[in-house]
Amino acid sequence: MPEGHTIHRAARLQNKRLRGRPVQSESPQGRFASGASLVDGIELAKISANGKHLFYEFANDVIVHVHLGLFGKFRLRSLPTEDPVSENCRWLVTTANDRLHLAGPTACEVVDGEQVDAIRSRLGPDPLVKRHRRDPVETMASRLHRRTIPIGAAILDQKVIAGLGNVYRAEILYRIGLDPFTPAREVDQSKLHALWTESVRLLRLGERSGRIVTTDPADVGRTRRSNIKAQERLYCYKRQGEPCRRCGSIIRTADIDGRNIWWCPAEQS
DNA sequence: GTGTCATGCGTAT
DNA sequence: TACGCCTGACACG
Repeated sequence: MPEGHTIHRAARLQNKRLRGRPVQSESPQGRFASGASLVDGIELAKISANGKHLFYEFANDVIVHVHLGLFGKFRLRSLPTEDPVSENCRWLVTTANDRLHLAGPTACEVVDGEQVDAIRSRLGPDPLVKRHRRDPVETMASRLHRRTIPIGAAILDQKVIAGLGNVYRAEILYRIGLDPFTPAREVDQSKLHALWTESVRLLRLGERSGRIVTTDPADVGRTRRSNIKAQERLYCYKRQGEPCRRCGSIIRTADIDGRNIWWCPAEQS
């Protein structure tokens, strides 16, 4: 489930267990064999997350860049473990106590500092990063300026805001009451501000819980967030034909830029 | 077993 | 706009 919350959560949990320890590094599948060997036996100094990107910094200054793409998955296990190493395991990182198993990533590669800077510089503000050089809302506004693409396409552009994926895009636009087809340049400052604050709130929740929950308990007949059932976690995503949880209008779906979006035609207008 | 789709993104046309 | 990459879950026959 790799949107930004998944990546930041992975960095946090992996730092807790792997950071500061020498690792055994290998590529059972073979496709990352030369990179993996560069850090075999080396201390993992720090893992950092930006948007949907992860950077593994080792004590010998080698940096490994990982991007999960659509299919990538981590499995972090305490040792000993019964969990098998799959034959498509791209990178296997083992310490005395733990084992990190990575399969299916879009990117798993050794990069230098300049490449890290290049990746970071093409990312917009990340709702899960605390400090920003510029006001994040201003940065978003400047990157949407005069663009006629629908806001539903714009917020998947990682240069505009880093870390949102297809679930959060539908859910956040619902929560701020914005029609996904609104041209980006017509979105006013107050909506952009709401977009940012809802992104921060929802991604933080997702980072802590490991799942995407965007519904308010009251909208699904619950009194506490912890009582929300799996079927009740979202307002729009993949709910085409079902009634809106707030107004009962039928949730619609359409294609924006080759990806499906879902929205409530009444709440978002 | 086969086909389809998916929480992503870069490159080519 | 289409395709390629990477994998797994599920529907269907």
